[in-house]
Amino acid sequence: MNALKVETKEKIIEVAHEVFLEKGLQGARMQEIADKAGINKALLHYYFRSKESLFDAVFEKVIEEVIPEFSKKLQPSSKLEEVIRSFVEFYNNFFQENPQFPQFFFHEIWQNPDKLATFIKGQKNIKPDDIVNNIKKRLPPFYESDYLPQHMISNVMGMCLFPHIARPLFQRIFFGNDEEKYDHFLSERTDFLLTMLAGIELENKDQITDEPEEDF
Amino acid sequence: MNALKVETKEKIIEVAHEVFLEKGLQGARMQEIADKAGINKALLHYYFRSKESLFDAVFEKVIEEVIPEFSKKLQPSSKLEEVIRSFVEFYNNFFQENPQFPQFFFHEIWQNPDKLATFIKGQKNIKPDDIVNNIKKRLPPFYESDYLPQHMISNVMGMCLFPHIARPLFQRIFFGNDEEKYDHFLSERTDFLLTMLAGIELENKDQITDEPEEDF
DNA sequence: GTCTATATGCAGATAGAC
DNA sequence: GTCTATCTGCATATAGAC
Repeated sequence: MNALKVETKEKIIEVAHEVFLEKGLQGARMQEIADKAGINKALLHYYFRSKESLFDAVFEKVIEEVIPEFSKKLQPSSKLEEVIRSFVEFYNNFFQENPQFPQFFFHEIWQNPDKLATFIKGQKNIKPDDIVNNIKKRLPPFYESDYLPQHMISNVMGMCLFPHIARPLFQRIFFGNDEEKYDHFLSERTDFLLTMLAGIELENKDQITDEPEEDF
Repeated sequence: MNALKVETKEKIIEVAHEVFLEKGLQGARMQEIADKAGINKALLHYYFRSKESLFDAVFEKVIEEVIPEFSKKLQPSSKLEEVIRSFVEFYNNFFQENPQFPQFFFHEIWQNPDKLATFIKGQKNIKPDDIVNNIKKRLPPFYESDYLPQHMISNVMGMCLFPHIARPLFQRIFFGNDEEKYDHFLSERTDFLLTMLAGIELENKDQITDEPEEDF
């Protein structure tokens, strides 16, 4: 039956996603994936010739889920505050629901950057130049104009990313390894970031209207 | 000769460090380590019973190099600007000299958080409570007091970390995969961050009547 | 499509000579 | 301490029956 085939294949991808995210390409075992999918290794190889082809299927799906957010939310019409809000909300939320994602993703793209490149090229609606130009136009004055707009993306992404990817360390050092406290810390962080970033923007907006900068 | 023994062992740790950082515990091969050290696998096992014991030796050394900076620079006497400057300069510089470090470190601490805990306990001069309290007293007003001071550490660390750990992705999307341009981006980032952070602090200092420089 | 059984290769680890 | 040669186990992958 066709229905059954599809179900099995999707079940495989689902559990493979889980196992690969936890262990990585090298650390994952086909046996474990087969077990969790309720099948055996032979059937696994029936659907996916090799471990790597299975990994690619998972990785491509993951990329499609996350990378497009980079550009989708950076339309020319958006205000800077909206872009930031949108970024922070999406990524903080995503990382909270996929705690293993950051360490998996960054480890794997370092292991095989060229594979990443292939997948990115498949994403037609990413326009890096547009993104950079849009940001450039909307930068608050304290991002001095001779610095690259990419710094700002790094700031926002980095502040979202850090407490998630550093959780095993950070939770132990600063939260007595208390899961619950850390979850609360992560939950309040979206609010904190939006409040803080809005605050900074306000400070600077007032400055512009009152006293013009000598730079321009 | 004792000198020879030490040399071999240190050579092993040196190249193991290199290989583990690039490939991770699971991805690394004892054969490659032996080759790069100019010895064979048997001798490798003579010095280190198992792959994991070799890994531990490397990992412990790495931890000793990086984690103490978390606390060493947060002495009660330091001003907030100095703490931030010190953090940004150290970590940005360290990541630039050890590009593979972030993806290695965060991947491995997720693979084995308990091992991390053991190593951290070996670091006697880490006093998380002191660190948090010291920061709390020095927070500028836009870090509203009902938010945890840990947010601020996450901000500074995250902004330092991101462009390094995300390099394979970021360089491709926003720098046309140009190594040289990206190196320049990273080089100017320390300056950028210090300028930006100082700018924010200044804005807010105007609103403060006097510095939170109580006790000690 | 799904299974049992098996092949193949390789990586970690050991034995033992020098 | 250092080597050559070898063992052992395991993980990926295939053969072939149902």
